Amino acid sequence: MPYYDVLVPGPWWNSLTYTTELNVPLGARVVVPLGRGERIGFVQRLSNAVQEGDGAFSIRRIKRIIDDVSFFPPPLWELFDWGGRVFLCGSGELLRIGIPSAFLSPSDATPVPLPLPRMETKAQEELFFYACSFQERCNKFLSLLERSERFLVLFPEQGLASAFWKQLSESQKKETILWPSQGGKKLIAAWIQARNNIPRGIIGGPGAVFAPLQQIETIIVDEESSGAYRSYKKPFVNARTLAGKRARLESALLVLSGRVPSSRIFLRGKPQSNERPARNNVRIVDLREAFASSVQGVGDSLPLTHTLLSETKRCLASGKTALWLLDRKGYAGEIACEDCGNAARCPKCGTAMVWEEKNDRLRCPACASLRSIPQVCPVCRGHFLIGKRPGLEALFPVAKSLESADQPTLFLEDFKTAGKGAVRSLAGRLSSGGIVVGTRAALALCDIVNTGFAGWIDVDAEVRSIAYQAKFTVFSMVWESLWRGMNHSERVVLLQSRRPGAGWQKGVVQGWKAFWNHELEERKELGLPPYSYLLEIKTSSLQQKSDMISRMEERGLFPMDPGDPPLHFWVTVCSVSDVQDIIAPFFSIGCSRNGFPEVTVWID
DNA sequence: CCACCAGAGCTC
DNA sequence: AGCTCTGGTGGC
Repeated sequence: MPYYDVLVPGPWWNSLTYTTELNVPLGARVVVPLGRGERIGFVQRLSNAVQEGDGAFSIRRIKRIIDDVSFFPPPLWELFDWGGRVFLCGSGELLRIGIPSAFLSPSDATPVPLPLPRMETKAQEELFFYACSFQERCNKFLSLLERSERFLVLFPEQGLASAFWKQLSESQKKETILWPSQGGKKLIAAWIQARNNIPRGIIGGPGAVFAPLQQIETIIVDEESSGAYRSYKKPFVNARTLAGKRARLESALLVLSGRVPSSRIFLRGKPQSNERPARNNVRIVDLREAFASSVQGVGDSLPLTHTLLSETKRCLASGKTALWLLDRKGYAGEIACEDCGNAARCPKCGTAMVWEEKNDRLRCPACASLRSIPQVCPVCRGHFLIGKRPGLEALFPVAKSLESADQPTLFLEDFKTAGKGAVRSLAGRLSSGGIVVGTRAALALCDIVNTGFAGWIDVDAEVRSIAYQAKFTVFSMVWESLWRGMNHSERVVLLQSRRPGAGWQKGVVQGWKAFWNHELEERKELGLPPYSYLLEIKTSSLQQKSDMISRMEERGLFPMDPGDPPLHFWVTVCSVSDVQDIIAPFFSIGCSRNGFPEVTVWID
């Protein structure tokens, strides 16, 4: 009886060997026994390596065959294989996010519909199109789609995908699928349609890279540098990178687009653009000139400047909405220095400490040690400001004092959770202007209300876990606030900073070319992405961590282990394939008992 | 006496 | 990570 290599989705990287006397089509799904239970697997190829009886494991029989044709078109098989290797997650894990889950359940798996037609290959081309106006990009996409028989258009968020979808003509809509963002019946229906090559094109969020459409001629990725293309849970992959690979596999035209290029694309393709904000659109002020505070519980000054107040008043006078933005992600409960922006750190392990409001003390999230709130910053001897959260809340009464009957002040904690009705009523309440205090999510308001002012209350906010990306994160947020939504050319964007004139801020004035030229110089020096790949590895035990680290050191790599989250460590590599074979032994199914590590690959 | 659930144990 | 087998508990 022949042996088959079967890809059984799971955290392991290796395929498993099974046997059967039945004839199995390659690429088809089969039900196989695994451990005590049964699972769905994908037949990859005839296995020649294993001889029965070599003792390592016993080979079991395929229980039943589900499909009589290949489940995926060949380019998608290669995409899963490639993605599993490049993102060090294994193609089995990638399959789990690339397929509606019903297709992976042995109980209700139904056969996949039609056999696949042959593909012809052409030369692959790339096109860069960077423009700050969403509408300008949409127009470009629409003209590209007219010339394309089959296409895939990706946006970082579902909202943008449907905004583009609405611009299609009625006849185009009929032959295009707006890819569902969530699993369920709708997704299964869309998947089967695509698998049978019925639609001409697909428009959707990052998940649509896996749509099983065939003979694709054009793949468009909008907002290519957006962090929303990264997944935030395992497996950690970047859908933009997968889309690029898919274009190569399908010999499709790849269109990379957005307001700003990512570092890797900037470095590789040198896309051009001279767009920059007009002189009057940007103001930068020094936060150290902020007002003294009379609000209880806040150190000694509020992040409020004269410019913030005067620009807000001017904006209100013209009947528009003003945004006060404070991005507190990764910040909540942390306390930072008023003068230099440094966070209070644990004296034992150096981790940024967390403020416990009710006990009025600091706790280390890594080693759990406690300390009182320091009066003076150990770095610059400046005054510590207690917590960003009370800062933002303390700000609200000030904003409130500027409101009037037809210009309300609103606190917008999370815009995304608001339903359509809530959004419409928000637009109604702000129809003659007002102030909105909120996080970066509030930027979406630019799409629905006339926003004349956006003030970044504390623009030095940084994302802790991926420090090297912090500047780009802030830059692209500010850049977005300059261009998003209606009447952006009349909008004033204010940066309140403790370090006014810092390098990245020049990019805001001069454009992203200047930003990247400056930023990449620094990254090159440090050997950070895009000049390398940065891997973050979370092991399942301390034992496993030291095993992995010593294995890497033997092979000439330099893993970094700050010991902060105890099970994590980092390593930069020139090519992912170098590490792949070093860590592969940790991902063999035989290691199930110990648990598997999780790897995040930072590409740019 | 059996339904239900949490925990253990296993994985070509 | 699934998935099933196990054995204890408790409801009637």
